[in-house]
Amino acid sequence: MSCVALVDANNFYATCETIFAPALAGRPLVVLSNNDGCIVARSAEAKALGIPMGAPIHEWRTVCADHGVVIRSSNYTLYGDMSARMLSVLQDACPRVESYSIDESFVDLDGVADPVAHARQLRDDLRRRVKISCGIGIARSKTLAKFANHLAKKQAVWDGVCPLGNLPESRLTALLASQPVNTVWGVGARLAERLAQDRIRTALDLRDADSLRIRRRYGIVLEKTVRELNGESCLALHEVEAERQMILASRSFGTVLRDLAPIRAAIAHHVSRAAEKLRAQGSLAQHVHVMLRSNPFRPQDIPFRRTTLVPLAFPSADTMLLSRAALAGLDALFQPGLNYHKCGIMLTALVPASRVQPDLFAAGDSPRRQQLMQLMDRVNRQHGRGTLHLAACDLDPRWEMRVRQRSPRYTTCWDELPVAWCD
DNA sequence: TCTGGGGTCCTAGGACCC
DNA sequence: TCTGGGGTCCTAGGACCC
Repeated sequence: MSCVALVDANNFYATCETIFAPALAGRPLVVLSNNDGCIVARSAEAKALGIPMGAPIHEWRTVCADHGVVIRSSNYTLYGDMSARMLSVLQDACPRVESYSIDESFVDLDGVADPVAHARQLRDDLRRRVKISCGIGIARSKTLAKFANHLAKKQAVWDGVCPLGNLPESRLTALLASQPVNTVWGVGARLAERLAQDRIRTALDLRDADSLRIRRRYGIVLEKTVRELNGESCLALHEVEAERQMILASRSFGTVLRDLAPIRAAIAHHVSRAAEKLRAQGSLAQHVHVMLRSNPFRPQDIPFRRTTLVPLAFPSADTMLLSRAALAGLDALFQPGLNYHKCGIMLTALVPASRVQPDLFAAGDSPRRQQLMQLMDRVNRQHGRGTLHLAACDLDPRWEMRVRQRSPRYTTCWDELPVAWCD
C-alpha cells in the first residue's frame, strides 16, 4: 500500500442533524453526549462562536441561549445509518476500504491512475448521494493521510482534497513544520508534553527524530509513527472488522442513585446489550466485570470507583446466565449510603463459539437456551431493540439517562420518517 | 443542578515454572 | 560472605483513538 486516502466527514453528527431538518442548516448547532452531558459535535457556526469540543453543556447554556444555538441530544441510530450509507458509496467506488470510525474511512488508492481526480469524484458522490461533505487526505502512509486530511479540513487552499505525495519536498517540510506535534495521529496531550521536553514540538521535529531513540524512550507505537511520517507504511489496511476482544456496556445514570434496585435494573439492561453484541459476533465470554462508581465531579460525594470480576464456570453467551453473574458481582460491590453515578459491565476472555467443545461434565449453554437467545435476537432485530427483554430490566427505571432533545430516527423507524408534504 | 461511551495496544510487574 | 536465569502468562494501568 503506497497510496492511501483518509475520507473524513465534516462535523458529522451536526451535519446528520441538518440533513432531514434543512431549516437548521447554517445555524449554530451542537450535539450532546449520552445523558446530555458534554458537547461532542458542533456545526461550523457553533465552532465560530468559540464553543469547544468536549465542554460540559451546562457551562455553555447562556452562550447557547444568547446566540440561538440549536441543542440536540445524540441520535446514534441516525448517525449509524448515515455512516453505513457513506461506507457503501465508498465501496461502490473503491475495492479496498477500511471503515475506521463512524465518520472516517481509509481507502486504498494504490494503482489508481489519478488519485486526486478519484478523490474529487468520491467527494462529489458523497455530497450528492448522502448529503455529507468530506475532507480527503492522500499520502503514502495512514499517518500521513491523517495529517493530509487535517490540512484539507483546516486550510481552504486545498478545496477539501490534500495530496501530500504531489508536493515538492520543501513544501511538505514547511507544512509539517507549521503544525504542532499533537496534530499527528497517535500523539495525544500526554505524549506531546513529554516530547516537548525532548524539544520535539512540531510534526516535522517528530518526523526527523531518531527512530531508535524514540523507540527506547517512548515505545514501539511511536516509533512506527515516526516511520510512517517518513512515508514508510507500517499500518496495514484492515478491510474486515476484527472480532472484539472485549465488549463493554455502561451508562451514567440520569440522576444520582442511592438504592440498589435501580442499579440492578441498569446492570441487567447493560448485560442484555452486551450479550446481544457477543452473540452477533459469534463469541462466548468467560469473564464478566462489573463496575460501579460515584460522580468524580462532585467533591461533596464520597469517592467510589470499583470493579469486580466474576469468572463463569463455562464460556457462555446466555443473557440470563451472564446477568445472574453480573448481578452477583454488583451485590458484592454495592455499599449502602453512597451516591452512585454510573455503572457498567464488561465481557472479556472471549472465545469463538465454534471452537468451544461441549464438555460432558461441565455443561455449556443448553441448546434450548441457545434457541431462546436466537429467537430473542430475531424478534428484537425485527421489532426494535428491547421488544423482548429480561423482567429484571423493568424493575426500576430511575437509572435511565437523560435524552431531552433527540431528533427523530428519520431513516430507521417507520413512525419517525420525515414528512415531505402534508395537507 | 449539570461533566459520555466504547474500543485498541503496550508495558510493567508479579506469579509460576523448569 | 555467597542464594540463577530465562521464559510464559496474567492483570492492572496508562496512553491513545473517535
